[in-house]
Amino acid sequence: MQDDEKPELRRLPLFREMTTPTFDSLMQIACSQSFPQQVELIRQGEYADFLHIVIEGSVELHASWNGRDTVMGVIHPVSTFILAACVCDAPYLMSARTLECAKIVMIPVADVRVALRRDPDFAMAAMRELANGYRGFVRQTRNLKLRNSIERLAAYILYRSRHAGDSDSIVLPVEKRHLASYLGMTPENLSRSIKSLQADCLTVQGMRFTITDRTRLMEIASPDSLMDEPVESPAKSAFSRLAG
Amino acid sequence: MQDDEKPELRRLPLFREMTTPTFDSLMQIACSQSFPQQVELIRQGEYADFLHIVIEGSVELHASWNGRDTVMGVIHPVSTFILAACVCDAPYLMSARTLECAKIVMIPVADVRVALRRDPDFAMAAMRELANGYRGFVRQTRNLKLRNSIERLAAYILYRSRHAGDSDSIVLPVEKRHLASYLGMTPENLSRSIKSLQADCLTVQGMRFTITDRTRLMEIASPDSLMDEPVESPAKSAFSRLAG
DNA sequence: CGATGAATTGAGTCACATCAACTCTAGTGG
DNA sequence: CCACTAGAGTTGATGTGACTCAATTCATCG
Repeated sequence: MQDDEKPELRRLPLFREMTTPTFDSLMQIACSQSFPQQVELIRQGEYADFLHIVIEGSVELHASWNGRDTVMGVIHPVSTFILAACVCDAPYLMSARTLECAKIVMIPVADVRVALRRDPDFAMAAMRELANGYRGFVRQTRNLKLRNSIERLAAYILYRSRHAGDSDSIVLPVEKRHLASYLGMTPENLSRSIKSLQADCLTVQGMRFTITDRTRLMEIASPDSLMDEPVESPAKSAFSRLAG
Repeated sequence: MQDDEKPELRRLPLFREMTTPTFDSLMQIACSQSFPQQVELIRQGEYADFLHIVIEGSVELHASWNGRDTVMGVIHPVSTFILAACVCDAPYLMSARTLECAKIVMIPVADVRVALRRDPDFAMAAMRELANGYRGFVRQTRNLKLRNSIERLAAYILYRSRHAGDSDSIVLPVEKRHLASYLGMTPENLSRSIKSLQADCLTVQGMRFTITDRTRLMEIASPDSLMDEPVESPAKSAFSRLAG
């Protein structure tokens, strides 16, 4: 665990309000590790051993069942994941793999739990983190059940635009087939959906999308504060913020 | 707030571990109220004013957007809901309405927050509650994205069966059109899906379903501990446990 | 440059939605 | 006790969004 990484972690909502002794004790035990791309960090069904924090690179959460697989979300720096499994001492409901090379800080769950019990402010922060994660998945469920695939794509593009400071030009943070899976469609269908938006309100060059008619795009997506993830700090997550 | 309701509340995971003074102070402020059926208890977009606890009857959580509406879950006694909105001090992401006559205990959010700050054990319990709620929605997202509609129905029937102590005979706790919406399909399609299961492994008389070939039903649903809600205490919730 | 995997495109199919008609059931009032 | 009614549930016909499969193009990299 390098000293220069600590201030960054300290700034995380989860660690911001905890006492310095608790933070320091966690940092003493924490270790950071670099992983190459496409490495399975955690496997669904296994028990939580470490709380993970992404420092660099990005990590994809996905779930599989009966030979099918779907992307549940992507974690970008600096964010924690699988907090819920740590708190519940229960098996992971999702797998996680690195998309690019990633530096991950890991804190043993036992120590996290001790810190939670000792430091009420940390417990409060964890509570808020989980509440936000909960709300994130409520949003995702709304999105899946209420919007069709083109509407979801349009909403995603607007989300990325807000993320880039309301710029009309965005660059996809992940491959299209991953985005397709996240949005609950096949790569072929995403391709067709993009094409149909190109006729309307979008120009596309590879991973770069440029919004040419924002009004039209908003007509399609009907952005809604109860469904679309708010953008807290600029340029952080690819899909959505997921706490647990 | 009647005295005979308190022990029941005290037994809830959320209130079980808190100190007696904290519990008593909350109970002093709490008020219970009876509502007729089909009453809108909370509306999505409004800010949390009270933490709600269902004592009797059942409450449906639903979300609407652009004229479409979908059932997100149903709360049965004795459970809390909208904890997440209380914790975050943010607008509700879902609406709630009574399905039948219902008795609801309401605690002002301000008092809940004071109690959270004062009583670390309560904060820990709230954290666990939210973590469980988070995991519930992860499960729901998995279910929606990985299973098709017949598989979801089959899994739901098996879930209800487990809930009834692994009985082969279950009775739907809600109307079919609500179930259809919860499962992410139209009433017509639910009807057809039920029919196709009747050919295989089910007999149906109104709201009563009897499993005639459990092996076949399990083949269809492929029950999975990472997707299907565990049944904690017998006969409690209709769809799934939702914390926030 | 080939080679590999991603992205796109088109054709055919399937799952699911829509619309409309009909049945069934429960509740109401004569 | 029996029409009558209203709403849930079912059924069938039809339409459409989305998936599958196969072929092709495109991008990236050794």
